[in-house]
Amino acid sequence: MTSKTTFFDDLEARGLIYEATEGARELFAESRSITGYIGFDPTARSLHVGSLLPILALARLQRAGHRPIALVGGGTGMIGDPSGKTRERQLLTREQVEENVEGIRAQLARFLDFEGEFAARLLDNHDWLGSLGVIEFLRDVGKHFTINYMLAKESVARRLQDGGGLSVTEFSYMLLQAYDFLVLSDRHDCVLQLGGSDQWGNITAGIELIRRARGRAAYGIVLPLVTTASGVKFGKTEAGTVWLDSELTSPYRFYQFWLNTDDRDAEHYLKAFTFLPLDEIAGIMEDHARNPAARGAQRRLATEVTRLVHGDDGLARAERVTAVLFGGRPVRDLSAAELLDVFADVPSTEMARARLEGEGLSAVELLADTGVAASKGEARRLILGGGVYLNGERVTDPDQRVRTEDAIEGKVLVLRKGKKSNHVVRLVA
RNA sequence: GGUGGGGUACCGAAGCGGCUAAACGGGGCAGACUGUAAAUCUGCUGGCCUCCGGCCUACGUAGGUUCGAAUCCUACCCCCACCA
Repeated sequence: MTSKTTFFDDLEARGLIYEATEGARELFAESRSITGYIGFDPTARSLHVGSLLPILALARLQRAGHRPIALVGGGTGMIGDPSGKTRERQLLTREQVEENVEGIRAQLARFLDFEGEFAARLLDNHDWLGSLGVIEFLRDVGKHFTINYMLAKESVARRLQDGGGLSVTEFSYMLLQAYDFLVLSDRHDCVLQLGGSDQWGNITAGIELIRRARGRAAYGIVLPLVTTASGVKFGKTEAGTVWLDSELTSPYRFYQFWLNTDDRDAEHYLKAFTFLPLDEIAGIMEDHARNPAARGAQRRLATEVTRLVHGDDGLARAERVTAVLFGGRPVRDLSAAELLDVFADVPSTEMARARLEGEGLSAVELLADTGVAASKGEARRLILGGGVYLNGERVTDPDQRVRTEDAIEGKVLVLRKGKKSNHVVRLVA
């Protein structure tokens, strides 16, 4: 027991420890610095908010005076982790994986410090898995595991029970991940693996391998699954997955995602997704309880996380757009230039001005054309349901004509669907 | 390779010759109420049109039987279980 708050204590106080292997807590009680890693699957070009928890865990590790390793699964990505998946996965091509690895690598780099005493490392397991021979693998890794052990893993057992089928390829995944841990242990003196709760089986397999093959101890900590009070899957909005890449999810939408957090989740998210000290969070929550309508907790959450992921510039942009869209100022009071600047982060389309000349387009055609509605039928239904606004005013007639005169300064139309979904149409020659 | 079960809309799941663009549940979208929240209630949820009406595509794929098929027949593809 030390008086200093350790990495482990901090995680625990924030509700971020779902399960930990024996000895994990004590590992941090000593004052020495350790090395820990987390693996990231290159299933997409970008990481999404779901990965934020592990990323921040690595950053916390570093801030607590330890050395983090972010491992990108360029090798394991070729196989596909069955954990938490109900059916066999589609294999990615080598090119896809490489492309994804590059994207993820760049993102991870933003959260970690690669300089100094506790410099972070960014590795790709393809470096060792790519050249690993089957014979070598079976002798060095396979020998240490029994089928019984592997079948007992929850991820495997569940798949078999649900009748989802499990190929040898996916079945073997845990061995590869175990091998990763062994390699990192050998080469970088890595003693800890962190991960999502679905990684428990893979992590313990690694610890097992290190113990059997090297006689060394290693530890694992898994983070809880992020849940939402309303039961919706975390990280999804009507617009789909919330990515960390600003090309895929604009800072504005990213900010909005956090701003729309359920009251019941706010405190938990502040603890999990920001570095704010716990006593400060307690203060924020007190204010929030006094005046929930101000949504102070959500604002702070959105501010902190957006800054973390998109920097001060991204945050400033997000706040500017938010102020305009939800600040109560009529859209038509803005100049076209202001609108275009402010709406840079809002989805937009270009349209030839000529199409709005003369008779123009009907509201329905405009909505379908710009993609605000998936079809004319949907556009019609939306309008009849009262969910469509043109330049801030509700459209009531599906056949209402929209002409150049309706555009602000003859250049810009602002379409809104529902309360939160905005779309800008730029008129071009 | 054998035997049995199965492939229906975003997902789950009914239907098993016409009344089916397809019950029901979930999800999603919109509206009301609000705090850009939750809960609740309401509407919508294949496409197109000249939209209180009409047309076109759809129930694994391709053919066939029938006035008429998601529903019957044939072949093929895929999935699952058990056996070999």
